[in-house]
Amino acid sequence: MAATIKDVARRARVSIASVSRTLNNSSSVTPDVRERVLRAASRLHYTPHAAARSLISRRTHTIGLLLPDIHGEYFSELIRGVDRAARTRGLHLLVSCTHGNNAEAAEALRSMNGRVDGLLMMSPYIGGESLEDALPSGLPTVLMNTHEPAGIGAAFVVDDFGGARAMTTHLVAAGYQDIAHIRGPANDFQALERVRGYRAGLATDRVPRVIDGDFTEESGYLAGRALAASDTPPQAVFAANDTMAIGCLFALREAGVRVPHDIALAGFDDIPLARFVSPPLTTVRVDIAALGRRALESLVASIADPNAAGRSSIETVPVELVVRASCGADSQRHTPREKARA
Amino acid sequence: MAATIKDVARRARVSIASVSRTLNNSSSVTPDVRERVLRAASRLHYTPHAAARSLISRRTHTIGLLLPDIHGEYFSELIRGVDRAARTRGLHLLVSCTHGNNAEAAEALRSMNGRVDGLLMMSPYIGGESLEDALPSGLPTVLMNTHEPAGIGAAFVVDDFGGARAMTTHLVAAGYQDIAHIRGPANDFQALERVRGYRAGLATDRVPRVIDGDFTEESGYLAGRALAASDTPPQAVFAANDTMAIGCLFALREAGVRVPHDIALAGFDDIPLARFVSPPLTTVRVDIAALGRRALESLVASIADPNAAGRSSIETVPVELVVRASCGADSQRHTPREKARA
DNA sequence: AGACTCTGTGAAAACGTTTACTTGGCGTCG
DNA sequence: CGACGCCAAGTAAACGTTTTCACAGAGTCT
Repeated sequence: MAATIKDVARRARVSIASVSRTLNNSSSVTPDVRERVLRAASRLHYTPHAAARSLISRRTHTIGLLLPDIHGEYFSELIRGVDRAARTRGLHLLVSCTHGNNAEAAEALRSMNGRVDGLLMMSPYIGGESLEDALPSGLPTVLMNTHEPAGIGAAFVVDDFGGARAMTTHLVAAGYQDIAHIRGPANDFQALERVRGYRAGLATDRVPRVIDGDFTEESGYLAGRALAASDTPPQAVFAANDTMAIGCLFALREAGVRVPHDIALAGFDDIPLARFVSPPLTTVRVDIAALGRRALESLVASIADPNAAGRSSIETVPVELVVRASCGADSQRHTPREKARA
Repeated sequence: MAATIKDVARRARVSIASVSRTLNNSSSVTPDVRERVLRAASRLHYTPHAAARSLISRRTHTIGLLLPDIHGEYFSELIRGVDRAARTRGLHLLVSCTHGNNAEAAEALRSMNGRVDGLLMMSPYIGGESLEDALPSGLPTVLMNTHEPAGIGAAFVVDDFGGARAMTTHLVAAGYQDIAHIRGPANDFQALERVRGYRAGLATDRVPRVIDGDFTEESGYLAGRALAASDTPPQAVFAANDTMAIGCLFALREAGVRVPHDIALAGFDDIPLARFVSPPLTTVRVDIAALGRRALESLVASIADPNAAGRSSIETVPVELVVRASCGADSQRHTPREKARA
C-alpha cells in the first residue's frame, strides 16, 4: 500500500498542508519543518497520487497523442519527436490510435476527458462527421496533417503540396515529359495535397496521368505492373510515398524495365529504406520528428495561455528534395536529355 | 467548462448516485430514471472525469509502457502490438522513454505512480542499480527482454539465444567453418544472449570470433571493413542485428567482396529493410508485436489477480529463421559445399 | 391485516490532494 | 507598553466520482 500525504504528515509531526507546501515549494516553511517532511517522505517512499493531485489542480501533466495508426518508421519518429519535447517539459504522453476510424477516434477522445491537458492529433482522413463535435470543448488541441478548417486550434501540416510540386518540377527539368503519379487513398488529406502538387508541377501542356494507390507496397506493385504493361509507358513515375515507389520498383524490375534507364522513379517521405534500395530512391524528405516537436511546443503554449493569439493558425513544415539515382538525375547519365545528346 | 455528474443529476432531477449507477450499470434503476439520466448526459455531453473516478476506484485503466528509446520499426511494432491488445480491453497507454538511462527510468517510474494500473517495461540494460528499488512496490509489472531476476513480476524475453544458435547452426550446416559474429553492446542483455547463442551453435572445434559492435549501422560498417581487410577473412559473418548486417554489407561491397559468394552474411530481427537489400538478408524473424501483445495480456492478468500464480515466470517468445540469398544457402549455388562439389 | 422481504433511490462518506482561510506568536513601530 | 502586521503552521473546504448505508414504498406470505 503506497504511502499518502497523511502518513508523511503523521511521521513528520506536521499537518498535511505543511507537507504539501514543502513538497511543492509553494510557500515558505521553516527549515526545521522542511527537514522533517523531506526525511519522512523519503523514508516512506512517498510519491503524490497523480489522480488526486490532478483532480484538484485541474492539471494532469499529460498530453494525448492521437494517431491514425502506429505503423512503421513514420510514426515512431513522430512519437519520438513528441516524446522528447514533452519530456523536457515534464509532460507525459497518452498514446492512442484511431485506426482511421472516425467512431473510434471519437471514442478515444471521449475517454481522454480529464486525462489530458491537451490533445495532439493527426487525422489525415477526410469525410465522416467533423471532429469538432467529438472534441471535448475547451481542450487545447493541435492538429497535424489535417484538412479541417482551423476553427479547432493550431495546426501543423507537412508541405505535401510544395514537396510534390518540387519533385514534379525536378522531373520535368530533368527532361521527362510523360510523368505518371501513383496517388494515395482518396480520403487522405496528404494524398490529395500530393496529387495537387504533382498537377501544379507538370508543364502546362501535359495531361496529368494519375493511377490509384493506397500507400501500401502492394498497390505500388500493382500500379507498376500496369504501367510496365501499358502501350504507352510513362518516362517517369512519381509515387505519393516511398512504400509505393518501392512496390513499383519491384514490379518494374520484374517486368524487365530498367530504373532509371527506361523509367525514372521517385517517392515521397524518405523512409530509411529509400537509401538502400537499388537504385537508391529519389524522394522528398520530411522531418517528421520536427513536426511532432513543433506541434507539441505549440500545444504547450496554448495550454499555458488558452486565449493566445495564433489560435487557429496553420503552420507548414518544410520538406526537402532528395535526389538519388532512381530518377536518373543525380549523375550525368540516364536522363532523356543526356541520352538525346549522346 | 465540462459538465459534471452534478449537472447531469440536476437536469435529470435525480441524485448523483442514480446517475452513477445508470452510467455504470452497477445496479438496476427504473427505466424512467435511466431514460432521464441518459438524455441529460447526452444533452450535456457529459463524460466522467477520469481523475476523480480513478481516485476513488483505484483504477486508472491506463498502463505504463516504458521503453529504452523509440526508434525505428522495432518500437513502433512493439507499441502497435501493445496498443491493439490494450485497446480491446479499454486500456490506455502511457508511453515513456528511459533513453537507456537508469536515472531517467527511475524518474519516469516515480512519476507514473497513481497514473497507471500496471507497468510494461523493456529494459535490456545491464548494470547500474537494480530496478527493484525504483519500482513502486505493489505495482504489477511485466518486463520485456530483461536479464533481471524475475522477482519483480512476469517477464517475456525474445528467444535471442535460440535464434542465434539456430542461425549459427544453419551457417555451419551450409558448410561455413569460419564464422565471425558482430556483437551488440556489452551492457545489452539481448546482445549477450545472441553472442551466447552464436557460441553454442558453432562446431565445438571452432574458435569463436567476436567483433565489437553497438547495434548501429556504422559499427557494422566498421566491422565489415575490418573483416574485409583481414588477412584471414571469415567465410561467413553473423551480425547481431540487421542494421549492423546492412552496414557490414555496404563495407564488404565497397571492398569488392561479393556476398554471399566470397563471404556469406546474416543478421537478426528481420527488419523490413532486410528483404530489400541486395542480396536479401538471411535473418531471424522476431514477432515483436506478439511480444507486446503477450506481455500486455500477462500484465492484465496480474492486475486482475495480483496474487496469481506464475508471478515471476519467464516466458520465451519464439523466433524464426528466415533464409534468404545473403547466406548463400537459399539456392543451390554459392555455398562452399556446392562450390567444392562443382 | 400485519410483518417481512425486496427494490429503487437519496444522503453522505471516502479517495488524496491543494489552497483559502484562520490562528497564534513574535517583532516592530508609534 | 500596547496595537498592528507579518509569518508559519494548522483547519477545513473543495475537486468529481463511487459506494455504503439508510430509508421508503410496494409486494408477498402467513
